[in-house]
Amino acid sequence: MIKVLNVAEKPSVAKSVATILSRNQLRVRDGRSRYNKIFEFNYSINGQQCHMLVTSVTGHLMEVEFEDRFRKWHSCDPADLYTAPVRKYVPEDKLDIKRTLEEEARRCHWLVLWLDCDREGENIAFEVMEVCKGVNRNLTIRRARFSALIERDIHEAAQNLIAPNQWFSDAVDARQEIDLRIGASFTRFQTMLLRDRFVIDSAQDDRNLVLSYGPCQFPTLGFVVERYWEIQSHEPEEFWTINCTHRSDEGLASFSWMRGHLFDYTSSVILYEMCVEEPTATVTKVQQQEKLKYPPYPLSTIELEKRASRYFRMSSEQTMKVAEDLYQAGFISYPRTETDSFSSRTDLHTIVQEHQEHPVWGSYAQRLLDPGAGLWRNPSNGGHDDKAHPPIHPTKFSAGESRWSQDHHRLYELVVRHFLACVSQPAVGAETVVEIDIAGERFSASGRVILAKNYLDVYRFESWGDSMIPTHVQGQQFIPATLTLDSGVTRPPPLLSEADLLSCMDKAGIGTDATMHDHIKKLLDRFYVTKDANTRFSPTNLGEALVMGYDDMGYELWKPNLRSLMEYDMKEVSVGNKSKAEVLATCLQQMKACFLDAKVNKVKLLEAMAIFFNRSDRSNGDDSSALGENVRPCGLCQEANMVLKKNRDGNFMVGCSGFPQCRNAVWLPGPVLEATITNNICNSCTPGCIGGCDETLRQLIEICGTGSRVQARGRPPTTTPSNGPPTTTPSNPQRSNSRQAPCIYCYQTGHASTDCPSRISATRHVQSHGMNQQNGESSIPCSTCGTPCVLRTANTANNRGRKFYSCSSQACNFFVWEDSLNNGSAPRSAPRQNISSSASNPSRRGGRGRGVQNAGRAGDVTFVSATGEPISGRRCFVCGDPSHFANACPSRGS
DNA sequence: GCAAGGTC
Repeated sequence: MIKVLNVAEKPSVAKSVATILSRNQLRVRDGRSRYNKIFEFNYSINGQQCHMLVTSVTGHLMEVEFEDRFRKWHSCDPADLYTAPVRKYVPEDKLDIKRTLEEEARRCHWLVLWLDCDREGENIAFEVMEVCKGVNRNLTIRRARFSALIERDIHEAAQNLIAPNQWFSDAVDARQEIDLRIGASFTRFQTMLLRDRFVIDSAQDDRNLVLSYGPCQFPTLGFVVERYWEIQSHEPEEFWTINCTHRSDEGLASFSWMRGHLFDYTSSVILYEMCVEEPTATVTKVQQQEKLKYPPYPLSTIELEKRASRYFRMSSEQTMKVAEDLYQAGFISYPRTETDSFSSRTDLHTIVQEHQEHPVWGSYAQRLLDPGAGLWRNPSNGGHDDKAHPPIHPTKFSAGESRWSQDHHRLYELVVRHFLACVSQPAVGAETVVEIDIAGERFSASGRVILAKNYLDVYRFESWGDSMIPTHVQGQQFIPATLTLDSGVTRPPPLLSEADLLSCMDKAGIGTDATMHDHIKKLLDRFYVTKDANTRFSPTNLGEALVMGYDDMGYELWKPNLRSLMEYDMKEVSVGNKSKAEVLATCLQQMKACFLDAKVNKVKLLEAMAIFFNRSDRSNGDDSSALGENVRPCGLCQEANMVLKKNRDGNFMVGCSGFPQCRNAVWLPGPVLEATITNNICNSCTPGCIGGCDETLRQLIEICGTGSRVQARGRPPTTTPSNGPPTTTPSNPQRSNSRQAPCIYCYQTGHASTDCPSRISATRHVQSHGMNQQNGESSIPCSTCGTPCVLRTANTANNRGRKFYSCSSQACNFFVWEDSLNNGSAPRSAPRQNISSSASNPSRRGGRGRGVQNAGRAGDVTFVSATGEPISGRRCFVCGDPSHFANACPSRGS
């Protein structure tokens, strides 16, 4: 009888394969590794009787590493790591598996490889082959190709064995080698360059800090930094929108402007005024239609991580840890899968049946199985299939185990509810959209009534709002209860959440479903990013400085393109279009050139780090001689010295070495080519004067202003010193005078918001357009701002001669028709309710404005209504001064 | 001390 050694990628697969092939008639014995059992049984392959031994590895059996003489960090120039010999070897913790394979292979005739059918699996197959052939050269080697652990697939695979695919394996070899060489060279380079030169305060012991670089971790960091920069450089922009409401017996309907919003105030006011003049609304369209909200696709790893993060704020790392636990205990299926569609052969009903007894969702499971309820629906297909694992689904019923943590309970519940949702009908709603026309401007309001919740009954994590809208009929006319011109300001997008970050990585092909959470954790472990309570990521100074340094070199080493290109090449290798050697040669040659260039431009990294960190006295750097010279004691914190530095743009600054606790700094104008410290002390001022008595420099500062710190990327200092204003030095007179709150309209200082020239002209335009001011008396106080109102007469077409009160403040557009105040019975063409504008009245906007989501100019922008006050917490992104916005930053003049 | 990819 032929003895066949079968090897699977993991113990669970070995067990499944053995169980299926033996029809559960098998013997089990231990191997040398406690996890990797050996199953024995007889089986016929193509009519040939075989004695089968089925065992497993645990993923890769081998690792790739540099030869010993290159392993010590100081053993060679990191550039040598692009050519240093590497070897594949079985690490210590896999030696017992290797011995099992060797012992069994010696006694076998055939080796059949049951590794996962992807590139990594193929590579592991070649590792197994190498070990087995090492002890038995006469082995006949075959590959089993299967896509699911079900009877038909496994038997088919066993009867149709094929040859291993060298190209697939080669692609992984190339990836491994490239990752190692790039990762090790850049990690050693940047760690040895930066760690000892700076006091990196994030690390408790920065002597042991490793500043790692990796082709997956850096693009992941890049996503975080890029979003952060986007937020920092966002300049709030005011916009205007017209809203109106209609009150009827059934309630209030809120209509929003179908133009969305305009950024031009004058245009908005003109359109608004047209509406005010002819406020009769005509219903132009009433549309009712059924809307469906579909259940999610079957659960893949990334979706599991994203949803656990969104619903429970669990980190992706914790999610995978708990999922692995549940999987090991048999409660859920294999948790590392890209597949989001169920095979038609999966018995979905049986899985639902198991949950009928559950105290919480059991009744829902019963309804699902009741054909009369009509709740069942075959799950939709998400379009991904890794050909190895089904979507994550419950495999064993549990009403909760006593040893489970809260996270175990939550995750199991998510998996079960998600599964039940997948086999349920979509929620059904009836949506009503009403459109109206006021003076040619169109507005719409919508409402929704949920007719059947269906899957939402079990998937408590999702909701679908119910909102009633009073009945309207086409052609109906009404006078709005309110018609307002509201304003808001654009807001930057939020920081990336963990779910966002996973989506970015998924989209760019960074990492795999099984490793993405590792890359995120690595960024946290390396102190490159922090995560707040809302699972949103910010770069640390360290993370930002590293990205900034490479960005300044002009390299996109922190962007996902590099990985994408590598992936493309790997694909070419795996289909035989390119050879492993060819891809390795070109890729490593390019990366080495890039590395050597980075070494030449290391000053960019040093400069970026110098923005955020103090120099360390451990430094023996060769590039610091021109930097860090003491000028004088810092007059602000009186603790540290002011030192002469050069920033990353090549500009000089004299900054407090107590940074970031103290941010005292003088920025010398860009045209200054050289700055040195001399022993000369001028006669006209006290020691410590910087440039104030140097007439040439004084004029330069007048002409050019002072440079900003990181103006291009818009990174503000993160804190302002507690013991004084950010920076008030003789060289920056504009900044020292800018403590007055800026105008909320133009963000300039020098005038109050109520006196903003831009508003005055806009208001005047409105007045001249439609209304004549009378020399009326101030008879009532403005209900908005309290300023006395003036009685005026309208001379517009529809309201000529009609009187209204309007606020005498030019910054407040409140007005009210006189006749509407008297008895509430308005003339025929007049509105029944007050119609007032709040456009230029800051104090009213808070109560009027509507939050508008995702309607901004640039991508993922959120708008909210303005409060009328300068937005608290917002500060100039250029210099960090809260007294003005970026548009008015004195430094921008240069 | 370094990467990323498998896995218990």
